[in-house]
Amino acid sequence: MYSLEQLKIFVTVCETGSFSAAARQLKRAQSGVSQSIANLEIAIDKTLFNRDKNTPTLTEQGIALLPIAKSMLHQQQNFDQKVQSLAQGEEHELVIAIDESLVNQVLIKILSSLAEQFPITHFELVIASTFDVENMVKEGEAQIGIVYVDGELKVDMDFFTLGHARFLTIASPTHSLANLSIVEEADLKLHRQCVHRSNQKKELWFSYKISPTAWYANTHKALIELVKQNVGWAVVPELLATQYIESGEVMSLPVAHEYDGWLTVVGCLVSRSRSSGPVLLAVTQLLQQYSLAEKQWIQRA
Amino acid sequence: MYSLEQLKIFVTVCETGSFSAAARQLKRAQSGVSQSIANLEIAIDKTLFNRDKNTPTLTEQGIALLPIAKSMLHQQQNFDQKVQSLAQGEEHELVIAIDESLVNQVLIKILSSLAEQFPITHFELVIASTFDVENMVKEGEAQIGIVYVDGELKVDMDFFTLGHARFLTIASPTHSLANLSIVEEADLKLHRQCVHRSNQKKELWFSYKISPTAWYANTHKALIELVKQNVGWAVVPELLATQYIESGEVMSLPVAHEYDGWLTVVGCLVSRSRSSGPVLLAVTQLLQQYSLAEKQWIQRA
DNA sequence: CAGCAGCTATCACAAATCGTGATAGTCTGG
DNA sequence: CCAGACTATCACGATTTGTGATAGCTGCTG
Repeated sequence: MYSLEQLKIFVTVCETGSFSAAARQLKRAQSGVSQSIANLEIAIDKTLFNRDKNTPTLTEQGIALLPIAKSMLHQQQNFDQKVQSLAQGEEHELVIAIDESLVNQVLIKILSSLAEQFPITHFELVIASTFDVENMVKEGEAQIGIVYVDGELKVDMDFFTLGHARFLTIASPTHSLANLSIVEEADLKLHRQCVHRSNQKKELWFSYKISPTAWYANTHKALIELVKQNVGWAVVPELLATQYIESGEVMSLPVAHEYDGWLTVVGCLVSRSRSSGPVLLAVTQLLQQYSLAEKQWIQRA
Repeated sequence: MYSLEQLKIFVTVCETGSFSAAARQLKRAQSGVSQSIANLEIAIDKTLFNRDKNTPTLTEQGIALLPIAKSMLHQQQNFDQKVQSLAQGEEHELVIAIDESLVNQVLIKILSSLAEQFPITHFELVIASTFDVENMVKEGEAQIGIVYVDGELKVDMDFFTLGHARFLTIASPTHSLANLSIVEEADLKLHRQCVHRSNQKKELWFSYKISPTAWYANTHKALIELVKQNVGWAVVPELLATQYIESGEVMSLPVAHEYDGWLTVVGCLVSRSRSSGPVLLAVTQLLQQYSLAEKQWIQRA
């Protein structure tokens, strides 16, 4: 089992260019640095450096592992910073993360009203895919997330429903699928699929890859553009696709058993791992005044 | 200094509900689990669990640190997986990461031509902010990145210029800044700024926060929407803002010494930590045939 | 209420790991 | 060729880790 210290030494050697320089920078004995690298290599059963010259050079394996080692150390810094901030006080920021296909003018207008109500608070809007949003809320990077919901019980988060969104299967009008009066799943599988995939490589539970060939994108907007270029077919939100369907740039396919598309729940996640205060309360109350009804955010009665 | 093993034990206790259950799951002595948690608490000088009852309950501090501990272990899994995949073979995928404000129909049309040329290859388009894109290329998560470039030497990446993009300072027509014939920096500082900030909390080198109050977003599109709602002023790409300026929804401010906005380089980063093959070569050659000229992607002569 | 099962904490001890300083061998540039 | 800088190995002491035994506490059940 390797340690964070070993990773730190590994990265420092790469940054300084030699074991000795790393030792000097870290104020350690050079022999300890040499041993730590050797121990790390033993632990992972991989050679990280060529030592045939006077200064070590990264192996291909070392090159491949360095970014992840750096990433782990970066996360460690996050941990340490969090430890420090726990010893101090509040935070003056509120992070709202929203699925990229749920953001439109109306929603931002709704949220903008918070500016007058809380003039000192720094808000951050993070636009990302549903899985990334959920992960951000789970990890405490965002206090609020607006996402598509898959029915699984949410852990460490509060949840309330905001409405429903419809997803349609679309293709270019010049695509051969566009000539079918009924589109079976077998028809779809004959053609390349444009799949939504989050930064964590997760696919939505109702639009995952079923074709053997695929292109991926992490925004539904990009998917629509790929469909317009006739790269393939895709499942996308009606909220985004409507204008392109009306202009004839794409068309909604009559998929067997899904003539009206796929309806999915839109909800709001509220972090429990971030301290809650009056601002968070106000935001959740504001959101609960609105509902997403297929194509539009509307105010509840 | 805490270890990854201590973090793993911490997370396992939280998941199993007690020190004993964690010990059973991890096939360790309970006393070792107790010691490891105590040692972790000593290392970070924070109490993670209340032990006043029969089973431990997370403290507020424990709750705050758990997500980051999980994240670190997740990264460790990534490291371990990478170690394993180094022992195995190739990959059949190519990831292109693009700054969100540089994506438009034309660029996607350009890239879509790759579908016919490489029908078997899985492409992934990742839309993110410049810093995130750069980080992805640096960490080997993407082979190609299209970003704004700040003039710093790129480490572990190849680079070539694609063109230039202009950034404008905009505000709502009803904003008080819109009445000034010349806008000084001091004027801007009197009002809330809408700042672009990446997922890594990085701000662009020419549009960082100068006002004491700010709202943040990780897409320029969202910034424009905030400006339209008169939340504040923002520095955004002309490529995105032009249509809203022409329709009168926002206006470009005549900032002193920056009448024509800020011109910045757009470039293509190519990862060196991912193996290169014919597909990567074809993509880079395709991109080198095009140039971004302020408002539009055009084909070079 | 008493007994029992399950919980955490502490102790003693052995094993494992870590870090230092000394030393030897190799490489590189002047 | 020589001096300086490099890495590797060794011996050793210090520190950490893990086990098993033990003691004390909590919560449930009859």
